[in-house]
Amino acid sequence: MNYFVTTSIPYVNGPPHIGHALEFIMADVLARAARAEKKPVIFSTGTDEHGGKIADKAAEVGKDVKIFADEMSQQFRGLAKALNISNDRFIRTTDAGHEQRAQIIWKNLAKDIYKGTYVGLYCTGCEAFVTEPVAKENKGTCPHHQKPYEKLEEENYFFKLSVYAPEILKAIESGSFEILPQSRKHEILHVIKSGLEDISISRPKEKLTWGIAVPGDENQVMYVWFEALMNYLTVLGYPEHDDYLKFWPANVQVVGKDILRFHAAIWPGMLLGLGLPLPKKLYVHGFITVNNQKMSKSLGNVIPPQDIINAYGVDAMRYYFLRHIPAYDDGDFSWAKLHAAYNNELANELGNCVQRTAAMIVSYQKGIIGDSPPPEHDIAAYSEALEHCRFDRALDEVWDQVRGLNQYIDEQKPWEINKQGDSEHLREVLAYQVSCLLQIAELLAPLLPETATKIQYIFGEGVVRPIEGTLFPRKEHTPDAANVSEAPGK
RNA sequence: GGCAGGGUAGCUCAGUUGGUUAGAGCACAGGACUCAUAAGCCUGGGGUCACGAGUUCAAAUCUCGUCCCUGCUACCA
Repeated sequence: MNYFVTTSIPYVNGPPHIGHALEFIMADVLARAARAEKKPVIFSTGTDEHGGKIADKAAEVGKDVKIFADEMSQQFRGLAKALNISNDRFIRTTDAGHEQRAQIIWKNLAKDIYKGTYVGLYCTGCEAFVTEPVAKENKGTCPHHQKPYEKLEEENYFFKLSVYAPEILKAIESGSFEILPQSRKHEILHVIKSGLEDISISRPKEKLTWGIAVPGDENQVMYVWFEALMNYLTVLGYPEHDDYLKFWPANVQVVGKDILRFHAAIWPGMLLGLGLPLPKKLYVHGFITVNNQKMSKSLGNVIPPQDIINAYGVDAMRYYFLRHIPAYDDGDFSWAKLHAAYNNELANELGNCVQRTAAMIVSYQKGIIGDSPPPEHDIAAYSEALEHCRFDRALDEVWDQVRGLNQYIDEQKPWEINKQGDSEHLREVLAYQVSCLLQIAELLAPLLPETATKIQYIFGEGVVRPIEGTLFPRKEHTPDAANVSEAPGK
């Protein structure tokens, strides 16, 4: 019954971009949908703040690390707020509670932790070692960071991930640990079948001070990834808090495709080491391109989420990201596409439908809405879509209803019924329109909460209550931001 | 190289176990209407379903081959 949903926690090495926004929005839909079913929900997000890269970044801008992390974290908190994200928790890996509990987790994993020497090629950008073949293929330079790999030999603690490979495999294959979409499931199964090696989970303190101390060893700090994953437990108050006892395992964990391995191999291994059940579902979303180009600073096409919200509003942004970014695939954003979706679908189809219905009731019936039996639309496809995190399909289903309602209005022609003076029939038709809109609002609530609330406000009390302006006023031109963002960057 | 998934209307895609003239949205063209945010509704044009062969009464759908695209993974015995 209890429902626990998480996003991955963004690494605070740069400001939020639309990829972060996508993940926040998707997880938010799941949380809101669960609350709508009257389930007790904990929805957590937060920020991942340790590691050498953050320390370097802070040094670069001449700030104290903690202050830098504070500021960055604040930006993500701000993004969640701006997107109308309903998270119950916002955990930071620099929270005292997380740090303490992470050490408890480490101790509880002690039987699977041993000390060893790691020799390998390391990229400070990725904060990861790479295998020899990969390094060779990249000609000794990390393609992501344009930095040469450094040969490192160091004492590390290791986690016996290899021991758990068979059990992880079984959980994924059987579906007790479900991975969506299926293509990602196949992908990770392939990785696991080809063998999981034990992983290095600490770094010598002399090289890295910005991290959580390894219990009982002054000279080592936890590797940032290993520790960051623990947030899903520490946020609930593992090991003793009531929330932890009631809400673990997570119902859904939402992550991006780049961190599949961490969440579908390493994380399950850690949980098995702790003797805990695995999450029920891992939903893996794709990436967003801008005008079919990869987002990058050098191309100058990075779009701050706030720009979109400022230009079109929160729900328009949520709408585009949920419906026009495929839930099981990569997607593309452009101001032109957003503009078209906004005008055609939000303003013309939905907004205008609300408007014409309200206007007729006001002018024909002094705003009084009659009674109507609820519409008998089959919402199974909608529910199933949400169950499978197919947010795009879910909105398709809602829009079928919006279109259907517009057709109904044109077939019934309430304006003619009004002229004929059949007030009883008119009342029935208009009341039915309202029940349809209220159902649409209900379905929309997890996806576009603000819009749903407005529709419910207008029609929910038996009398049409006007709102200021219209739901989605048409926009004639794309905003200035469009020109800026679509200009070739330098 | 291996594994996986794709290549369907100008664009984005849907097409269940092979079965009637291959669908939707956007874009485009035309029409009837007027309650509404010059919105909505109706109609229409447009596809050798990547290519070649095969199985079948029948293939977008199954088999084999070829060419492209994407993702993961790998040259260690």
